[in-house]
Amino acid sequence: MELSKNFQHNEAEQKWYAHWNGAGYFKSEPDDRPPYTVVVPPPNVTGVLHMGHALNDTVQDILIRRAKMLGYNTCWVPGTDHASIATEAKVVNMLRERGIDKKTLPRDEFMTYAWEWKEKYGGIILKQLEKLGCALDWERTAFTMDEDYYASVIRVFNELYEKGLIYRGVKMINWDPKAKTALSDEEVIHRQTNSKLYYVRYRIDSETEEYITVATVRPETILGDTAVCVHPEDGRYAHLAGKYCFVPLINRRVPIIFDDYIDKEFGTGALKVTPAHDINDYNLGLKHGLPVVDTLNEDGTMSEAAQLYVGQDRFAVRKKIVEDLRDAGNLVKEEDYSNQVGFSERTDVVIEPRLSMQWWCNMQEMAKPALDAVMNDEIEFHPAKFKNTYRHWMGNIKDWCISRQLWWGQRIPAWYDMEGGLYVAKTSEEAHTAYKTKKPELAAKHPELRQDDDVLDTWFSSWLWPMEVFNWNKQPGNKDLEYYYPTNTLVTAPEIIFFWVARMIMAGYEFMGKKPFDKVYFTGIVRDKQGRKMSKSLGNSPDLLQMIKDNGADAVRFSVMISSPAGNDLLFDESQLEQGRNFCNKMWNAMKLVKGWESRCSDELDGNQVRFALDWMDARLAAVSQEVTEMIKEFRLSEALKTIYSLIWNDFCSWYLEWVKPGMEQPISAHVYKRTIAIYEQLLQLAHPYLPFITEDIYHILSERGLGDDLIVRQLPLYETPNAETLKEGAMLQEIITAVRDTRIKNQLKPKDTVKLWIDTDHHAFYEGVQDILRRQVNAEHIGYTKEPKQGCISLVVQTDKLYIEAASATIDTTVQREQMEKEVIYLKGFIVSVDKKLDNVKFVQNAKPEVIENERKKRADAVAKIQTLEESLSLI
RNA sequence: GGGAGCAUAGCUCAGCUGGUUCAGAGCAUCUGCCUUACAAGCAGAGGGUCCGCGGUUCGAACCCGUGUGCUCCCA
Repeated sequence: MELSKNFQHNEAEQKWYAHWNGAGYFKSEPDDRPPYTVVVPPPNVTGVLHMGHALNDTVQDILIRRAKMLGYNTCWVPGTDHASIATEAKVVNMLRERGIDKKTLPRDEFMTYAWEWKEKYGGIILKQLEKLGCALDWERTAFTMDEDYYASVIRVFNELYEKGLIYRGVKMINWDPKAKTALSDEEVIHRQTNSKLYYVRYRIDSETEEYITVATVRPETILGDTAVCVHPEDGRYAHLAGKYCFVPLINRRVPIIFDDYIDKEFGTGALKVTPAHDINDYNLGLKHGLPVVDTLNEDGTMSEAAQLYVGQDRFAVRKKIVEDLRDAGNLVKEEDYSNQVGFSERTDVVIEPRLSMQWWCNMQEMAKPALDAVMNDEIEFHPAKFKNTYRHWMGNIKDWCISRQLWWGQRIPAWYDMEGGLYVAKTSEEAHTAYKTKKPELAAKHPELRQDDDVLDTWFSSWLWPMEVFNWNKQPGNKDLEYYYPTNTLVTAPEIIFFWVARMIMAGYEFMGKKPFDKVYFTGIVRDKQGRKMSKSLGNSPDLLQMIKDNGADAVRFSVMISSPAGNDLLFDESQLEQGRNFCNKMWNAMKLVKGWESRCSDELDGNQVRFALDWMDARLAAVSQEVTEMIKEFRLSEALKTIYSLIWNDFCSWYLEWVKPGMEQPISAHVYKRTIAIYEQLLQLAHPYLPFITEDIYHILSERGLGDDLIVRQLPLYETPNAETLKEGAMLQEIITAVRDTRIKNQLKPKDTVKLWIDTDHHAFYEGVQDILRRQVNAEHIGYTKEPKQGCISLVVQTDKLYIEAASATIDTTVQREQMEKEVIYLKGFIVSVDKKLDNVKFVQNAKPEVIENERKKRADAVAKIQTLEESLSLI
């Protein structure tokens, strides 16, 4: 077979993904093996794959593939959430393009369109996960609006309502004027914003012309003012007790009230009070019995109650009212001001605090076991620092606003009779039955009930994800649920620790009586080179699919993982793709080299002269495998990748392959060839979870494989403890080779110039074993031993061995050698002084551990021996 | 305002329980090589006030205090 120059990623990706999927490697059914379960954080059904997913899903895929190779029955469940706000917006747009106005549609017709949209576009993001290589069990694909899932959400609502944890009430909520719905506190993003602080004077209702000046960043809310408030101990305003003032422009007469809530230092110390449009003002209003004037419509325009600017947008009005206040002489001054402003997580418009009737879920009770579970590590958080964040939130948990003024979602299962009587039930029928029982007379006259128009927050469905993907509601205790639940690891972004993680934990204990997962691994946030979070609005997010197409999924996975230290943010730079691409190229070329030996194998060669290379590589494999196992256990995935990268590139390619490589056109020992293949296979196994495609591809090129012999399912071998002596000797050999090469370069020896190498050593056996390797690595035509200094040679010292390089063409520069050796002697002498300081210190000898002292003595002895060797060499130069 | 975290080479980060010749890795840089797997490469090299100050200790990148700068979360 003719091998291409480079790895052809596009072909290989298609081929192997289809092969794995077709062979059923992604599929999981309960069996005798231990399970390893991961549920994917369901991406928004309207979404496309971005860098955040690439990181998150690559991590999960690594865990899943690694678990497969360790003998677990792995189950990775894919799916999407219905994302009410985002999807509804998409559907409304689609309808607008078709010339249909949502307002003119009945609800069920709208839902038909919504499902049409979902069927058409809802699967895009899942398809994209395939491109990344994700080993998901597609037959288990779940969706939070599936019929059974829907039913489970309704059931949960009913149960919590019966427990008294869900209730209906009027409160100040976060209103999204674009989506025209309430949001939970978690869906509001606070951002530091440059605003203006306007100072506006209100005329006091008195004989003389007198004013009180307030400071506000939201002058348009003046129209809803129902009081002005000052601090009771503020001398400036004491005389205004019991007085009234007039709201400018509309001349509403409002009282001046006193409350120690006021910050005397802020602005003028006087606050305009708008109970309808600020949570603090609302509370003040409750306390002082103020009327509420709601001056805004649901779309953010001014309402009739505002009297002025009716129907105009709040921000346009802000500009106009400033002008009008100025014209009326009521604007005292304006200054720049920086404050926190709430934005909608979904639509990015400025949130309006608004009073409104909503459904609420009391979280206090559910929070208790959920908090304990994390604090006592029944559920492990990685990195553990997020335990603090979690505790803080859970300890101050507020009621959750769960209703949304939308249609796409689970409709709130509450029905009303014409007297306003409320019936919460699982179905319309049950609600009607309850109605008839409770109010038979009314029911007889007016049998119809009206169902609540609103739907539930999307998170109110996704908090059931780990249990409901295994069909908890319909078949409680089914064998999937028993086998896969609790899931093993949840991988997610710290951004949704409250939205989702905390709520899943609560739901798990509340409804299953069991935690939803053993461990949570929080990845970092993907940022650009400048450290900015990647986002659509900034446009700094690269096109992931294009990137995969251009560089290969493996290179993308590599670049994402290599720069992603555990729990820290990831600064992604497209130049990192190069490293991933180069690494793939390196592995491909190593395969080409090894593959090229296949036809040159000879059974007659025993390969004894490179036996050391084989033993050493085996030892390195065993040592690194253990390291990698530990790292992955601790979620140090980036470090594990670096370790594997270095093992393959440095140990295997740069050292091992060069050590065993036969000369040009020379045969290779069949034994060495077989061992090399076996070693390469094990390297591929280590790398596979990170780079699934190229590893599988190379695995199949290295040897003919039987049916079912695929890398993805090949079990990792158990390694014995590596031979420490072999590892040490390997390091020594490398040190010698590097030292000789360095010396050659410093003496202007060309790579092609051969030399003779003479060695003065006590470690004969070691040099005998590596002699052939050493000879080829430093381009020596001969290696000999000596007990005497060799005249006319370049001398160097490696540890306590003296080496002499005899070169015909060398112009020996003794000053360079001398300087180098002298420098080292000086360093070593200084080193001995510092060691002696310790050893002469009585307190050190008394307090330090015996092995530490022993070590210091050894360090000193080694240094003394080395100095002696160096000085002997120096005396001869 | 409350809470959490970070600061080590030009960049991104390791450095675990204070003690290996401890100041490391990768990338980037410099020098020499078109050596039959790979120039997307090979060989070699240089590069640091471990943020400042103080303390604990025989011993501090590591522990404590403090200052400075930055990031994130919550209100």
